[in-house]
Amino acid sequence: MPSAASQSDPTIRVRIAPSPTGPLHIGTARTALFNYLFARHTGGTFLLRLEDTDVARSTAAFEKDILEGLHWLGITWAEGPGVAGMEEAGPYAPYRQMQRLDSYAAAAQQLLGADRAYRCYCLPEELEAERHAREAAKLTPGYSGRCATLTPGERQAKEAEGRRGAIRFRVRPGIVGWNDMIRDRVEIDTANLGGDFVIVRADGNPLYHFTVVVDDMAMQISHVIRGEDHISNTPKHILLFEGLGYPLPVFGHLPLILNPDGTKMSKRKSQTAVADYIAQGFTREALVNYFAFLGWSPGTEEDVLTLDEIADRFELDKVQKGGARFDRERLEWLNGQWIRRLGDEDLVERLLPFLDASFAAGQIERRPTGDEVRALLPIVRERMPTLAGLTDTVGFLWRDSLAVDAAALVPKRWDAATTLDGLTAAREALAAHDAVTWEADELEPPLRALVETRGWKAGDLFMAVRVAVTGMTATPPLFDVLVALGRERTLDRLDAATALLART
RNA sequence: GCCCCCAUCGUCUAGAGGCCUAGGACGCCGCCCUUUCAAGGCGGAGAUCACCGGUUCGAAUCCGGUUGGGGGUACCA
Repeated sequence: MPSAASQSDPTIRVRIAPSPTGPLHIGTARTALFNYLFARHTGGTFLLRLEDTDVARSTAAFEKDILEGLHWLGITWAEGPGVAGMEEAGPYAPYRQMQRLDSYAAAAQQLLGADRAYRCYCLPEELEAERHAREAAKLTPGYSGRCATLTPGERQAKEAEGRRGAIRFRVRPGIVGWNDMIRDRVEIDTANLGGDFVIVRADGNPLYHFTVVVDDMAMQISHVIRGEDHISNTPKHILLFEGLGYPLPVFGHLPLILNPDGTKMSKRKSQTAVADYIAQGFTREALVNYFAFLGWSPGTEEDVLTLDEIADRFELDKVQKGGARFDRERLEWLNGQWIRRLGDEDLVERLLPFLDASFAAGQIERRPTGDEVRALLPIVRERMPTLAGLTDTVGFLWRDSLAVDAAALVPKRWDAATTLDGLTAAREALAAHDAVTWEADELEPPLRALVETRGWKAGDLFMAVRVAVTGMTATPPLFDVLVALGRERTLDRLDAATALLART
């Protein structure tokens, strides 16, 4: 069986073209992933291009967040900004649209020259009024084509008024269709496109529909794989490819990632920034695994797979057509799966930054060393839904002061007096051990014996001790916790607890 | 409104005419393990395959319609 990318196919070229107008969005990451997987599986090339023509909203910080986020996920591109640590690399540079303005100007001239496009002198207010009028008349909204038939004389007059004019593309009547990789044949009547559309603003800046086509042409993109929200834009793009005299790429429209309520994923209803998931302690493996399975499945019963395994199995025709709701619980489960699969060294490395963050946030008062954390792994690994969860599980180890509640100290079946009695006796039994025999299997028998002679239930005594030394009712196994805490601190905390009980 | 896309357990999905009295996973419930919490093991509830017609010896799978949901309707991307 041939493995993914065993042979390369220079004719397959796909891209992700993010716009740096916001932090890396889950939807962008997923689209990037599917393009990347398609390229890897077919032996094609995956590239990244920045669509930064929305100058007002684009920032360098967002650009950085997007490139770093994709790389963090393990998604790499062969051409574009940030390849192999370089500013930019690839045979079709530049890969930033604001640096490709000449190409758009040339393409616009070509269309103007061939009369496939024309200057439109309508003012925004005029267009606005027109839109309202059409709306009121219950007509399809769209441009009337007022400037489409202007005579040279009329154009000169407009220019003389100082009007710059936007450039509109002439939409030809008829049906535009394509064979979508995911949904087969799609056909749309150009009458529904809203009339001749603007490709270059009056200020000279090219618009998305135009730049995307010019660039995809220039960069020899063979397959355009993007979100379903672009289906209705596709006819415009096809028309432009035609107008520019270029063969069409193959289109494939992926199902959308939906909010839990089934609407298109949005910041208002969901957490959409990849950086937030990273900050909350999700692993790249889980995120990639989860994104891939939103709309795709290997067709087997496997559900925990690495990026390589996914690339191996990835087939675009196994992609679902309907949108998929984002299910955070499933993501958390997958994250747990991956945390359990990570190697010790690797896990420790990934945990350390989260401990730094907890320290900075004041949740812990001391930063543990890597060795300390590694020693804890056997008892915390399966108790962490996320990497950030370590502090929740064993934060008491790195905190000096415990806020223990006297009421919480008393186990359900016990009263305060019994608890005081139990803790005092436990303290005494534990104190009999020195630092050398302070091991889990040494500490447990004496407390079991104590329970036996007093006629208590082990669970009750253990719970009292647990709360006394950790302040919590749910912790890793008690005797492992005592060992991690050390003799000194265990005894001190027991003393503090008995003192607290005695006072009440 | 108009155009387009979609439709299998609550959720993600398997399923490409007979293997389906519809399989897996998350979540949920129960049991086991057990000092708590997890993890793990076992079991369970959960889908008349949106609905109605048609094609066929036979349909979750093909066709049509209906309904529902979603997306798009910019001098945003």
